Amino acid sequence: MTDHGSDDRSGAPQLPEVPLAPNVTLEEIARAAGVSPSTVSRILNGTARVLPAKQQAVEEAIARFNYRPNILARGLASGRTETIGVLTQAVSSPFYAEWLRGIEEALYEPGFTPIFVSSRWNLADEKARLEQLIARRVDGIILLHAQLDEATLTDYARWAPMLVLGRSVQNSAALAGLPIDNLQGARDATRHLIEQGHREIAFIAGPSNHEDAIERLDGYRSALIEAGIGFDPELVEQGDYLETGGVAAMERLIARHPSFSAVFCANDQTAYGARLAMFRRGVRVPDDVSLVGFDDLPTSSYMTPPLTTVRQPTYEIGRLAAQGIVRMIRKQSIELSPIPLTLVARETTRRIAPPLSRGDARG
Amino acid sequence: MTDHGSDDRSGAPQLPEVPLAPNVTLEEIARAAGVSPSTVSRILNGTARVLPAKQQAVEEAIARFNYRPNILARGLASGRTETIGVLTQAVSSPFYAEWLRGIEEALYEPGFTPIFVSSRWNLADEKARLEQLIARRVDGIILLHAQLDEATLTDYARWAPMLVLGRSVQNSAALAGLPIDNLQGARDATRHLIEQGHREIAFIAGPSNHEDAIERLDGYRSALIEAGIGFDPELVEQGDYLETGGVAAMERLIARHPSFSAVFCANDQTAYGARLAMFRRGVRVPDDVSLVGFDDLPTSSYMTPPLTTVRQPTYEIGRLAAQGIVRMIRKQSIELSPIPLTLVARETTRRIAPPLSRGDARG
DNA sequence: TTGTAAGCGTTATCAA
DNA sequence: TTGATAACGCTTACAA
Repeated sequence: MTDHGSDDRSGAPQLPEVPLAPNVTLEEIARAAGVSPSTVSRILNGTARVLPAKQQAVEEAIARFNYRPNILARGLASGRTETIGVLTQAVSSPFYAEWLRGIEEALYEPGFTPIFVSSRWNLADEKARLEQLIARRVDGIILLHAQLDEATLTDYARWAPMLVLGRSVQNSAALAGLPIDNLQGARDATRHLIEQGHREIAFIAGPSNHEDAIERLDGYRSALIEAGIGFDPELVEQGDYLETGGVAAMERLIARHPSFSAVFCANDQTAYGARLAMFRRGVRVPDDVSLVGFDDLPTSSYMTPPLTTVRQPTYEIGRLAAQGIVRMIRKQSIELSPIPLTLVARETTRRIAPPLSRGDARG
Repeated sequence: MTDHGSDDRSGAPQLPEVPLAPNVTLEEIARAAGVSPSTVSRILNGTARVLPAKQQAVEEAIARFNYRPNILARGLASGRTETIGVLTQAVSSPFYAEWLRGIEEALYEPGFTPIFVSSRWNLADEKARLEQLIARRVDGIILLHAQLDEATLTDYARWAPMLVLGRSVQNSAALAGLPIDNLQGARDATRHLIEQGHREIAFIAGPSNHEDAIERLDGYRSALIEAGIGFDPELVEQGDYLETGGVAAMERLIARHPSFSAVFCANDQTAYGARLAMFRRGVRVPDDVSLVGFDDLPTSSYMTPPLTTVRQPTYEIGRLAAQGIVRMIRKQSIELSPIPLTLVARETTRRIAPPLSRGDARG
C-alpha cells in the first residue's frame, strides 16, 4: 500500500514529436529503406549482422514512420509472444498486489510483458483463465496460489512452463513450485508470544481448505506443544482470511473464552478485524491482549498501534518468480528453496511475565 | 482490501477429462468434421447459419480435440483481439485495486479480457506502455489517471478508443473522460467538520501536480471561505498521497501550529500516516483532534477508530469504465456525467461546539 | 448454405 | 550478407 501517491514523474513534458503509426508494416519499412523484408526483420531481432549502411537506412525509416512491429503477427510466426500470464486469485487483494509489483518489475528488464488475470478463488474460473492464457500463447505462466490439483497443472504445463507460488509441487522442467515456509513463520510468531510470558494464546484460523492456512495452524500448534503448553482446540476460532471473519471470530472468542492474553491471527486482514472487535469491546491492545498477524501488509505498520506480524517478502518473491519463469522458458535450470519468513515485532504485543529462560536447551 | 481470503471455491474437484490441445488447428477440426475451414470459423463466430448436422459434427470434433482457437491468428486476421488494455499508475496501489476489480468483472461478461500494465507514475513509462498496448492491438484502452497531455492522448486514440478515468477531456468518439467530483467531495468533508464546530481545520495536501489533489485543496478552501472562516495557508501542509508523507506533514503541523482541532487529509493513505504521527505524540483521535481522509480504502473502516472519509465508489466506477469502453468499441454513444462522492462519517471526527444553525439558508 | 482462396504482418528456411 | 518464399492459424470476400 504505497502508491496512489506520486513517485518520480520525470521532469520533461516529452511532447509527441512523431505520431504513432501502428498500421505501418515491416514491408513498407523495407521498401522505404530499399531492402527486403527479411533484412528489416533481422535488424529488428538482431538475428544476423547487416551492412552498416542498410542498418542505418532501416533504422531511419523505422524512426521516420515510428514503426512498431505487430506483436500478433510476430507471435503467430515465431511461436513466441514475450508474454507471461499471471494468474492471481484476486487482483484487488492487498496481499497479491505486492507480488504483482515484484513480478512486473522483474519481467520488464528481460523484455517480457505480464498479463494479469484473476480467478476470484473459483476453481472453474481458474481453469478457464488458464486456458485463456494458453490460447493467448503466453510463453510462460506464473500462478499465485493455484487451487487446481497437481495432475491438472502438469497437464497444462505441456503448453507453457508454469511456476506456482506459495506451493510445492513435483518439480520438473515444465512445472515448478516456490514454497513459502508458513509453518516456520507461524511457529516463530507463537514462540514470540510464549517468550513474552503468554500461555493462553488464541488462534484465529484461515479457511480450512487453504494449504497455507493449515500450515499456519500447524506452526501455532507445534510451538505450543514444544513449549509444553499443549494445544487447546477451545482456543481456536475459525476465520476466513477476511476482516469480517476476524471480527466475528474475535467476538465468539471473547464470548466463549475470555481469559486468553494473546491472539494470533492467520493473516493481517483477520487481525484488522480482530482489532476492531476488541476496540468495540473496550479491550486494549496490547495492554489487555497481545495481537499478532501474518503477511505484513503495507498498511500493517500504520495500524494503531503498529501490528506485530510475520513478514512475507512478497515483493522479492514476485521478483524471484519472474526470474524463475524466464529461466524456465529459456530452458535453464532453476533452484527453488522455500522462502523463509521473519517476525516483525512491532507494538501490538507486550510482555506479561518474566521471560522463560532461554538457556533451557543447553542443559 | 477484501480478498486474500476465500470466497466461493465451488465444490466439485472437476478433474481434467480431456487434455487441452492448443496445437490442434481449425483446419484439423474441419477435416475431422468433414467440412471446410470456413464453416468451422462460421460456427465458432456465429457468423452464419450452418446445417444442424454439420454444426453438430463440428462441435463434436471441437469437444473431442478440446480445440481452442489461436487468439493471435484470429486477431491478425480479423483486426480484433477482444482485449482491453488497462493502464494503471501502480498495480500495487490499494486505491487502484478496486478499480481494476470493477473493470475486470464488467469486462468478463461481454467477453473481453483486460491486460493490465502499470506506468509507475512515470510519464515516459506511461507512453511506452501505451504504445505497447497498441502494438498488442488491444481493441480499446482504459487509463487510470493518465498524466499525458490531451493532445498526446488524442493522438493515440486514433489507434484504439480510449477512456480516461478521473479526468475530463474534450470528449469525442475515440477519447472520453470520466471525471470524478473531487471538489464537491472535499467541500462536503470540510463542511462536515465546520458543522461539528471546528474552525481551525488543517489540511494535508496531495502532490501539487495532481489534478485531483488540486481539486481537493480547492474544495477545502472554498468550504472555508463560504463559511466565513477564511483560508489560512498556514494550516496547509504538503503531503505526497503516501503514508510517509502524512507522517512528516503531521509532525511539521504539530510543531508549527499546534492549535488546530481537525485535520483533513487529501487521501486515506495520508490520513494513515497522520494518524500514526498523532499516536506517537499521544494526540488522541478524535478526542483531541478530528481526522478526515479521502478515498475510503477498504482498510479505512478497520482503522482504530474507523476513519471518517470521502467515499469514491471505485468498484462501480471501474464497472462504468468497462461498460463505457465496450460501447465505444461498438461505436455506440456513451454518456459520462461526473461521479459524485459521498462523505462516510465514521468515528474519527467529533463535535466540539454547538452545531451551526442549519436553518440559515431559509431566512 | 458452403467452399475456395486471398490475405493479416511477421519469422524462418533455403538459396544465392 | 541478403532476398525469395513458405509458413503461422485464422477470417472473409467472392463464388458456387
